[in-house]
Amino acid sequence: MATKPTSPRSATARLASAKRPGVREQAAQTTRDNILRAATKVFARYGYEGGSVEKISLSAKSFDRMIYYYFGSKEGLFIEVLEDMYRRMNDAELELDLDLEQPVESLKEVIRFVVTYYSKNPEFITLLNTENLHRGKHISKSMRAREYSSPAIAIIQKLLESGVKKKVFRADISARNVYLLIAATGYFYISNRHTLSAFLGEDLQTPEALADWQAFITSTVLRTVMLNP
Amino acid sequence: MATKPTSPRSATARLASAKRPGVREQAAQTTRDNILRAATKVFARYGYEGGSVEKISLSAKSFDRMIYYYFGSKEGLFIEVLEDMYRRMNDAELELDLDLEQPVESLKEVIRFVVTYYSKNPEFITLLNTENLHRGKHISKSMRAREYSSPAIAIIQKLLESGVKKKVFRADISARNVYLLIAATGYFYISNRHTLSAFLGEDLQTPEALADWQAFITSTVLRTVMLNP
Amino acid sequence: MATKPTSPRSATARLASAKRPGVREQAAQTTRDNILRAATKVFARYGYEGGSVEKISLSAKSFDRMIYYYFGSKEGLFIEVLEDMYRRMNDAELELDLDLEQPVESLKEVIRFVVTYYSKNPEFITLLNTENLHRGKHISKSMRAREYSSPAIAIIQKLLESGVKKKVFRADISARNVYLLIAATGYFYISNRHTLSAFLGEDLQTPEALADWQAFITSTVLRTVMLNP
Amino acid sequence: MATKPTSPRSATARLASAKRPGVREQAAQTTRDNILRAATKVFARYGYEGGSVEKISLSAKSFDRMIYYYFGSKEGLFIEVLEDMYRRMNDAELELDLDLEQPVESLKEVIRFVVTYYSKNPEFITLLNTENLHRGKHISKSMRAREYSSPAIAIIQKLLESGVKKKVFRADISARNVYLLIAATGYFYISNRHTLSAFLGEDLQTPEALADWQAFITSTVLRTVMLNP
DNA sequence: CATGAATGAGCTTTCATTCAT
DNA sequence: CATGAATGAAAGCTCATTCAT
Repeated sequence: MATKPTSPRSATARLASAKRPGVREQAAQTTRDNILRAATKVFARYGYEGGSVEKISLSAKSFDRMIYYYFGSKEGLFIEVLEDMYRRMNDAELELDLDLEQPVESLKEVIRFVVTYYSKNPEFITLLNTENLHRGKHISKSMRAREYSSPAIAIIQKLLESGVKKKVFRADISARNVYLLIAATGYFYISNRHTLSAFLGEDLQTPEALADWQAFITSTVLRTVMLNP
Repeated sequence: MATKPTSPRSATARLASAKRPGVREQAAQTTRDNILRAATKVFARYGYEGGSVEKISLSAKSFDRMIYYYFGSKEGLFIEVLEDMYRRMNDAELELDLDLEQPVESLKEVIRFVVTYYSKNPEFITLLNTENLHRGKHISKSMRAREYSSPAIAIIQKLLESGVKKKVFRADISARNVYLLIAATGYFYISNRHTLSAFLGEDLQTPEALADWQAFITSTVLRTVMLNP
Repeated sequence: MATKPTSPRSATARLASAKRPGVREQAAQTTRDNILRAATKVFARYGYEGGSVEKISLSAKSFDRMIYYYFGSKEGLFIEVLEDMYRRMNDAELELDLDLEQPVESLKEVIRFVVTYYSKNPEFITLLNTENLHRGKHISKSMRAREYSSPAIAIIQKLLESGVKKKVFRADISARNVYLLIAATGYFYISNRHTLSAFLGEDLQTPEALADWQAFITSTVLRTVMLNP
Repeated sequence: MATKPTSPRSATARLASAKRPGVREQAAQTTRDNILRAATKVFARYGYEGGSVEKISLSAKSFDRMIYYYFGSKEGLFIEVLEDMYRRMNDAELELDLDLEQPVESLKEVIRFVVTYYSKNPEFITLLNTENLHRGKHISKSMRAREYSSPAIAIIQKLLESGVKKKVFRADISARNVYLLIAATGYFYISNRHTLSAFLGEDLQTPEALADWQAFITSTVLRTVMLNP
């Protein structure tokens, strides 16, 4: 009770209420959303320790106090950032419209999607790295994290099965490994772009470089799963 | 700064110097090394911002002041940590004894080395992630970073050439891409082990899981480079 | 402030009012009383600074805002807590049914009452200590504080006079001093129970210890006032 | 190690070192002492919560940071304030030069000492009240607290024994209770002077009022312990 | 060569209170 | 009548760094 809105107020809970939101509630929603968006940017840019509460509240054009009002603590905010990040990735994956009858083309589409998503959402990657630096301790405190288990593996599983039936894919391939292969290659390329660039002496983020890399991993994945690549 | 002693001298350089160190110098050397080792652990564990000067000096059983004495600043210390980390990786790669006459076996050996090295030196990965979070700004200030450009690509290049000559490898494969493929798969698996474990609901660090993953990427790499895999 | 409702009306005053309260008013009354009760507990437990508005509103299962609605400010609430505390002490004293014809027994009864009241209402003591820490600045702002000047001294005065008339008490004894003597011994024992316990290495709050102390001060007071103790 | 001087540096430890203190060390000692003195005043005046770190460091003409440097935390500082307060009380008690052959006069002297000490050191009282508000939780964390168990009870015990032998004191009197009686009356009078003044409508701190009170409790104590008062 | 002392900016968080329905 | 949202000051504490031997 008291000042705090039953601690971290869940967006879901509020949406569930039938009552049409008034001006005040909508303004509050905006404040909350602004903070969440700002926090995503700031944490992605500076990490957890480097992402100060002040940086976030300033960027959200709000006040430090509001972060505690809506999210309870810096950690609570970070957890919601992670949840939101997972949820957006999930939503994007669900929008993939794949034709099971065309497993090869669909697999290529998945690869294209992953490479594009990582390249356009590098904050996804830095947030994940930050969370891994903290040994997953924040996400393990999240109750919603499980809900957002990626549908990607299931999708790939279906594609593989379809390909096997059509005698274009090999039968003994693990969908999880194919998923990890695609994720790893897409992830690493973006995650380490700064040290790799210094290291290789070339810019990895030009459209050509990206296209080249995507082509390479497409060929690699296909050679791994196809009977006659 | 003015009176900095052995400041810009790497451990290698120092060992190479013919002059036998006196007791005084050795004690100083020990303090310096202790700090460097402690800093590596602390930065790897907590990141750059999270790795406070006090945590480091405590872990090194020394004093804050000594860090400034030997490394000038926290940033200077972090740069030396990165350099040291690259140097150690380099040294390890140089110890790989590969038979160019056996390109397939040698390539497997390279994969085995990478997976093992990452798995046994996860601090290598968190330090690199930290540096990438900072967009490579520290390593770009290092003068020695270039010296330690990994010999891995050159090695793979030779293996690929040998394999092509022996008609076991395809001709149009980029050594850089093969290197990135190996690095990416090895790196991602370790780097994201905490979020992946939460995500997949399984422990990725058991010997069996690691062996399985190594087998998978070995097969993937070989299918990518071999003529008749 | 402007719209403050039942603001400066004590519980007693309200109960005395003939008009039956409606449901609305009763609900409001409940909220107000809940806050007052919660505030008494919280201020007694944590002091004035330590007793935050949030702690109180949470404990009252109400909202911060309600404290300002009913009491104007934290200080206003604290003043009402003090007034309420004095009033309750007064009410309890007035319930003492003493026989002036039996001055010795009655004096013993007064002592018993004081020791029991302090021991059962330690919050009375911590609130008084808190107010004394603030040099009485809150109670001096209260308009009702004077109304509640303890009847105890007057009672003791009557007992002493009766005892003198009956030739059992000495004639030159100050009722004020006897009151202070009783209050001091009862108060100190409870007020300092934590530091005394640490100090003396024994629990002062066991029934035996309390009874022993009460016996001692009874004997002390009687020896002070009686002609032939 | 690191910056902190092996956490809260004990004054004793430093004094134990044979080495004559240099200018630096002496300056440090001064800083530490200034903080301790300032903290005693501030905590006594504003309580624990009300006594902010900034108030203390300002009053000590030092910096917030120094409090953490020397005392580890606000709580650590408060504990040392309590210890110091007990120690000073102890030292003062030890300076009492009592003649066991004159038990009545000596007991009067003890009462005079207590009343005077409390009246001249009201901070002793507010600090104790503050600590009792916190249920003795700080003093129970102190390792030195036990060392300072007041010699007062032992002194009174000896006086009582001497008086019994000389047939002026009653035999069945508990030294502890006499001590508590003297402490309670002296303490209460000072501790509650603000609320009592408002209550009784007179100033309790005039020399006359104090002398009157001291005379009263002297008579009370003597009537309690003497055979023929 | 080493190190205790000092420094001020910055950190996350809590405070009492007011705004706007 | 009631309350969620907003506010800025201040709290305790940690930060990287410099001073002064």
